[in-house]
Parts: sequence; structure tokens; C-alpha cells
Amino acid sequence: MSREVRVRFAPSPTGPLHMGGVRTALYNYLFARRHSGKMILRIEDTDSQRFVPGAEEYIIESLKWCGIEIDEGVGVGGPHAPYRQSERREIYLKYAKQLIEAGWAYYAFDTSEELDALRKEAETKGETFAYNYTVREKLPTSLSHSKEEVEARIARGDIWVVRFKMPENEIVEMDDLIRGHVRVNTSTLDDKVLYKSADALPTYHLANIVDDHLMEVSHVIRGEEWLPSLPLHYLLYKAFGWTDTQPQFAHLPLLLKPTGGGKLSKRDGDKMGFPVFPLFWKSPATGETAHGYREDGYFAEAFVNMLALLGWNPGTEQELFSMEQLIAEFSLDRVSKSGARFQPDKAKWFNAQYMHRKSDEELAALFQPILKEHGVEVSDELAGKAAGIMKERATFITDLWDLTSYFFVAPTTYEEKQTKKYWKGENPARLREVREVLASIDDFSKENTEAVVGAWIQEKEYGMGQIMNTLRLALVGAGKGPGMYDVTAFIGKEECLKRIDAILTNLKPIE
RNA sequence: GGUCCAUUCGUCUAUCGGUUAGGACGCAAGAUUUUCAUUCUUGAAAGAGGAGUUCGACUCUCCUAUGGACUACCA
Repeated sequence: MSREVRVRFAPSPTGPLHMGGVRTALYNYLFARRHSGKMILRIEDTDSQRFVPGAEEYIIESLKWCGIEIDEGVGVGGPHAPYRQSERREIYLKYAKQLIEAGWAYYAFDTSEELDALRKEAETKGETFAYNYTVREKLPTSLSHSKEEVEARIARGDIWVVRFKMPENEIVEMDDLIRGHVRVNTSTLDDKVLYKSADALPTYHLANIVDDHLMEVSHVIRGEEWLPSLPLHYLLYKAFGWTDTQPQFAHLPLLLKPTGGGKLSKRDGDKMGFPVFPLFWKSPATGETAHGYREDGYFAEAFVNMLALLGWNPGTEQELFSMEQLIAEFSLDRVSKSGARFQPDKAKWFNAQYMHRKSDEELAALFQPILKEHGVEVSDELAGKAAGIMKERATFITDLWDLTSYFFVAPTTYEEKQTKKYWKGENPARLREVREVLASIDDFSKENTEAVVGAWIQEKEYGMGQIMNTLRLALVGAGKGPGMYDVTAFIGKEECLKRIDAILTNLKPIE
């Protein structure tokens, strides 16, 4: 039997979307597209305490930037709307009650404080407190109280929760698309809270299972941190009688810190100077900011490509993939099992690869705003041409200004090292000669200038290095840049002569 | 502490019982070059440890070690 592939990305709006979350979304998207299925965006905002304003918008904009398209969900609607769990709140209580009636769940009246006290007490005795079959009959629950008593407490407004009645000593057999077969004894699990009366909202576990069922989700692709609660989720499907349409699960490996232990966190980025978020973020509460790949000059395609290869590989030696190619190649059984350490250097390498493949037109569009910031007004053609000449040595679009500024503005200072090396001896006099040679050239194209000047250097038996580097000092002001004739052809004859005259009159020769 | 997951060059990874264990990033050396880069070539660099199973194990099983996740009325 094969049913329509329907996957969901279900983040919680508790802050900016982390790059690990983006990867989860990406894998869901690739899987959906690969199998001509649907990609759903569901917002899991069942924790009223941790809600962060702007987080949802951030998530949506991040996915959009990455080219991850949503078929159904928050922002686009769909047949199972609403897709924000806070707007679905009246759905869940019904299902919680259904579980109680079927004997799979029960009311519990303990307060958080009481439970904290019990945990502390157990801890001092060197034990661990587990809310499960060993204690639930002794605590204030609908299992230990009469039906009348329970109804009375609810009627009088006591705070209650619904807990899952985890069976004792049963083996849950599970299958994960990435990890294979997993089995767990239910005695090691506890009675998780499914619904809380305090805010009339379900917890993740209930909401997740109910919504995945209602939204006909076929595959749950999520982070490895969810693996420990998989048995509960299996049991919930069983308790509801939904095992026939239960989705298949795939738990993705974690993204790890570049150095040291643990999973990638915001602080790593701050410390080591690379972004952990797709977009720039400013916390509305604290005003704290965090770098984003987009604002730091990464191309979305490069970011996506890098992320895709962090935990998945095609089995070939290909590393550069467009989104279309990723969709064509992606499969869950080539996702690795172990956590992937994120490496900033590799991210930069990917970006450089994409930079090198950009056309002059694309580069012009990206480069123009930077040129304007520096007060340079040029045609797209010229902007693109300059960028095109230098793109091979750029990693980020923002590198381009340093790399090409001398195409647009004459040097105002001269690099000390180059000056010391070349602005001495016969070189200034030779530069005057070069000036005359250049002044005599009519066809100032790269090829012609190179031919004429080259022949002249040979004829005079001058040192190529001395002449060219002195000229470079005059035109660029530093010991860097592309081939000299790229510069002469770009800035043109008049500007060339102007820059030569400038250094001749303004810079005093060494010694 | 308990439960679960994982373990190949520094890092990302290939290998689905038989390979000189391959590629990429980074690193080093060399070549090219009028500068800085780019590019190219080359090099160093790995199966956590121990038992099995097998003619043969990086690959299968078990144990140990290490790392990680989870262990909230958070997701």
C-alpha cells in the first residue's frame, strides 16, 4: 500500500530557527518533493510561557530564503487549517478524554511544587523519582480517588493534568527509517503529561500525535532528541486505535559544535565568529542580536547545499547540488546515524564555489548596493565586469569591494611594502617611459596593450617584474590585484595616465 | 543515576564480508605567475579497545570504553 507522502515541519516559536532546525525542514522538504508529496508547516505553540513574538515570522522568512516551499500550513492555509496549535486548542481535550475513558490515561491533581518536592526527596535518598506504575495509585489521581471525588475536584476548579498510563513491563517494538529496529521496556518510561488544565492546552506529545493523525502525515522526520519519546508516541497511536495509519519515523542525527562536545548552540557562533542562524535576529525581550548567514554574505544556495551534506550524502563524489538536484537524489537511507560536527571552513568553501559560478549579471545585481555604499555610481555592465574578473578570489560578495575598489577609484595611499620595494632607483624614471608608451597606444584593449608594452619591455631589456610592479603601484597602490592589463583596459587610457602622473608628482622616491 | 542512540583521516564522509580503505574541507610542499590570489600536482592523515562468527571482518554478534540525546504541567 502506498499513500500520499505528507510530511510536516513543526517548530516551536520560542526564538529564531537554528540551522539544525533549518536542516530538519530541508530534509522534510526534499523528501516531500522527491516523492511528489506535500510539505506542511505547523506551528507548535502549546507552551504559552515560552512564546517569543516575531519567532514565527522569522521561521517563515528563513524557510523562504532557503527556497523551502510550504504547500500547506501557517501562512498558506490548507484543508486541515488552522495549523497553529494554539488555534486548535478545543480539539485536544476531546482526545485526552477519549484516552481516559479507554483506560489509557487518568487525571492527576498534584501541583508542580509537590512533584518537585518528591523529586528532591528521592534525590536526597539517592533514588530517582519516576511518575509511573509504582506511584500513581498513591498520588492524588483519578486512579486513587473515587469518580465522585474526581468530579468534585474538577468542578471546584482544582488544577489538574491528564497523564498517560504507561503500561508496566511491556516491550515496545519500533522501526526507524534511519536507525532501524529499536525496542524499549515500558517499565523504564514514565506517565507523561498529555494535557494541562491550567492553560487548557495539550503538551507536545498529545498535540503532535493528534495533529499528525488529523493532518494525515505519512512520515515524521525530526531531530534525534525525539527518539526517547518514540515509545510513548507508538503507544499513543495504539491507544487511539490509529496504528493502521501511523506515520513512519525518521530521527535525524544532531548537529554538533565545531570543537568540544555537545550540540551546536547560539553561543558557539558568538564565540567562534560564524552564524548559527539563517537570518539576523534581534531578541525582542533582551535586545540581544545574533548573526545570520544571509546578512553575513552567504548565498542561500550555498547554505542549503552545505546543510544538505551535513548528515546526508549521495554516495557519489559530487558535492555541489542545486535544490533540484538534491530533490532528485535525496533519500532517507543515505542519512547518517551519527551526529555531524559543523565546520565553518567548509561552509565558506561552499560559498566560494557558488561565488565562482555566478554570472557577471548576477554579480552586478549583488555588487551594486555595495558600490553605492562606497559612493561609486557605475553601470551594471561595469560592476559585473569588475566582479567577474575578481570573483575567483572572493568568498563572499562583500569581499568584492576590497578586491575591485581600484577599478573605480584611484589610489590615495600607497602600500608601504610595495613602495619600499619598487619606488626607488630607476623605477620612477622607467615609469615615465611606460607612460609615454601607454600614451602612444590607441587600441587600449587588454590584448593590444599587453602586446605593445610586452614588446617594448623586451626591446629595452628591462626587468618585467620591476616595470610591472612599479606600474601596479601607480595604478593600484598596492601589491595585489589581477593581471595588470585587466586594470589598464578596465580604467582606460586617460585614467591610467592620470594615475601615473599622480604618483610621479605626489610620491617621493625612496632613498 | 536510569533509558536510548552513536563510534572510519583533525572535520564531513564512501565502503552495504575479500579494496593499495576512496573523495572533500583544512594543513604542508611543489609548479604556474608582473603582484596578491586563483588554479594544478603531490604529500601527511583513519577503521576506539577486546572477544567471538567466518576460509576471510571496517563491515555481523557480544562485552568494555568514549561521545551524545533524553530523563519538565518545554518543544
